[in-house]
Amino acid sequence: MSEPEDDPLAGSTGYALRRAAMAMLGDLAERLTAIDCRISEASVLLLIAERKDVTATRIAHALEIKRTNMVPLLNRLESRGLVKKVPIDGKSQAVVLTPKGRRRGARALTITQQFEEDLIARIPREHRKHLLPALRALWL
Amino acid sequence: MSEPEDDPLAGSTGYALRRAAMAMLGDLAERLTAIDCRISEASVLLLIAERKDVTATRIAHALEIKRTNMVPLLNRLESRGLVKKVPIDGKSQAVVLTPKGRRRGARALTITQQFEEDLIARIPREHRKHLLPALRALWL
DNA sequence: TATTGTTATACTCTATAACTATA
DNA sequence: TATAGTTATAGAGTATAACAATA
Repeated sequence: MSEPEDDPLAGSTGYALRRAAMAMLGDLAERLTAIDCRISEASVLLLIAERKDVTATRIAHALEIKRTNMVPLLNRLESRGLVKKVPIDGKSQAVVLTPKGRRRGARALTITQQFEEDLIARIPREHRKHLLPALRALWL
Repeated sequence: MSEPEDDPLAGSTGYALRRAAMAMLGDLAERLTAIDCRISEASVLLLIAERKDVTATRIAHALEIKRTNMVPLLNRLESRGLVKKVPIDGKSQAVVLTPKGRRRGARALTITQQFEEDLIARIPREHRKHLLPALRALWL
């Protein structure tokens, strides 16, 4: 598409970070259309598959999504029969996978693992092991 | 905020890439409020400062923004007196900085250079030189 | 009083389709 | 016919304020 030398911002790490993230998210989003899931939806399926009695608030915290934005997200998953809400007490409710949700979550895992593998394969070998720790230093 | 061991996605490079980019963009956006600019607006100021006779289409291509989305972006810059449009021929028009736009662009450059410096300083020294080439391999 | 879940709302970024005018 | 600019519109993510019900 755009040649690097055409772009005075190409030498910027911040700019490269944004571009790489955008390209990566576009690729992943496209792969997830195979299971009719958005990235945020697949993230929830993967997250609650490994946990028990997870409330919407805990999911929101783990994925750094605002509590308020969990509502339409979970409603979409619930209306498609992928998750259901189970009361914990009068105030809290656990979000749990339905059998259909577990199958969908398993497919999401397959897709994201292949995606991750392909992503890493694109990184030149000598830089490969440095990327994750560098990114985590920027994020945490 | 969120502890890594709380998060089963923390081992994923794709996930870390998204999180790092989000954190970085949030930081930069906040710094740019000092000159009342969005990231996309500052990018345009920086881009056209170094070029002559740049059309909206060329800016869109260089920044990988859809042509159609340049319209409100440039309108905002124009209504604040930072850029103006100069006809090239009956069909094309150059987007050029006004004197006020040049001053704003200079401040944008100062902010983004300091930002870049701070960003790189956060990366552990042994990973530092690997980040940019790794990101560019993912993006290009 | 603090927390959980919710509604309403708005802003930003991104995206497609379709139109006008000019090269 | 292809390109430059534009309009209208929609989807997705993110954000704040405010409220009800419960711990």
